[in-house]
Amino acid sequence: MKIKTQRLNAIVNLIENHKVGSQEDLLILLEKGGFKTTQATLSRDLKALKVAKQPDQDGGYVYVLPDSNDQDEPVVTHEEFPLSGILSIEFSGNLAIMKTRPGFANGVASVIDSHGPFEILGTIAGDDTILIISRESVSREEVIDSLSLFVPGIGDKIVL
Amino acid sequence: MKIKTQRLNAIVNLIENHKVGSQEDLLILLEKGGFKTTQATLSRDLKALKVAKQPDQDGGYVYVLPDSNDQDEPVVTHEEFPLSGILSIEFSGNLAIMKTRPGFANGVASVIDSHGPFEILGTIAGDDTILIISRESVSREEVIDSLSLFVPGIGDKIVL
DNA sequence: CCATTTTTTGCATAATTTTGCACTTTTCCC
DNA sequence: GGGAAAAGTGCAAAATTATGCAAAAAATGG
Repeated sequence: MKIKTQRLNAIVNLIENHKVGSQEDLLILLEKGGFKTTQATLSRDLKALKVAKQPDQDGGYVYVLPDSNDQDEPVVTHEEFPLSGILSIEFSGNLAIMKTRPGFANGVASVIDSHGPFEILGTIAGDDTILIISRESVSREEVIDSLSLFVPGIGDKIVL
Repeated sequence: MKIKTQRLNAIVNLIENHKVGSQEDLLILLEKGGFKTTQATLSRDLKALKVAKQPDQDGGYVYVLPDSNDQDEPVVTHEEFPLSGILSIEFSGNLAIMKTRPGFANGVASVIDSHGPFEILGTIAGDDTILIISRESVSREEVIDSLSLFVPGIGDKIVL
């Protein structure tokens, strides 16, 4: 097997099993495994493997392997479908009350949650009412805009 | 008037809709949107948003938003944390939104209610979200402190 | 084999990103 | 209101990552 292929495999394994925070770190780990190379090569290897450098929760960075399902195809993040059952949306301060047909609230709120728009802090659903709490200093327009992305026509439901 | 929140929001939108290959690129896009800042701040913003830099198929790099479902929750035992299931708490005005694991909200809210801290006027629980309404002119710190009495480690869940 | 082409790599350096520090702004809390 | 604390930011420097180029290694094709 080619050295390079072995090394790429080793890199994948190391990244899977260790928390690698820099190419220098990886270089050291590889040396322990008998691979001698340079940071320049690692930069190219990581690029070839599409390994991303991501901030982690400890205030540092980790290299992460690409999702196996992020092919060349544009990833459909969220399926867009008509959200039926929404009757109205009305604002009060940084809160919005969305009225739905009876029983629809939980389903609709669940969809909103799954999209997790930055503008929306959270939702609470009853049976036919959803309370939407927006982030501070986010305007109503921004909330509507963020909902519009997956609730086409939401603009027509606004109560003024 | 939280510039930073607006900027973070803008960054998320830009990254969603554009192919951003460097912080300099992002800087330029932000300027077109009316945000003036420096690359240093962007580095910190991207870190806060956990935006990763990933090689793309065109031989370049793109910034990508973190998977919404890669919130790795520290696994804790029931003995250590009687109120496990709490994922985060975030404030907006005199409201706090506490996120829990699905189905935990009612149980957690019930515990909070039973302790009945003076600072907390009341709670409303959905399935995985609790709205906590605090008494007027009670600070966020006071709310956290009152919760700390029976939710050890709640301080670590605060989203800033 | 040998010459030729392609791939891989190291070196040096460029480009980019991160961070310590000091200063400014905002928030907190009485 | 106003002092204290916390958060946010720019600057400059440090740290890290990416890449042009030339050389070494490997593959290709007589």
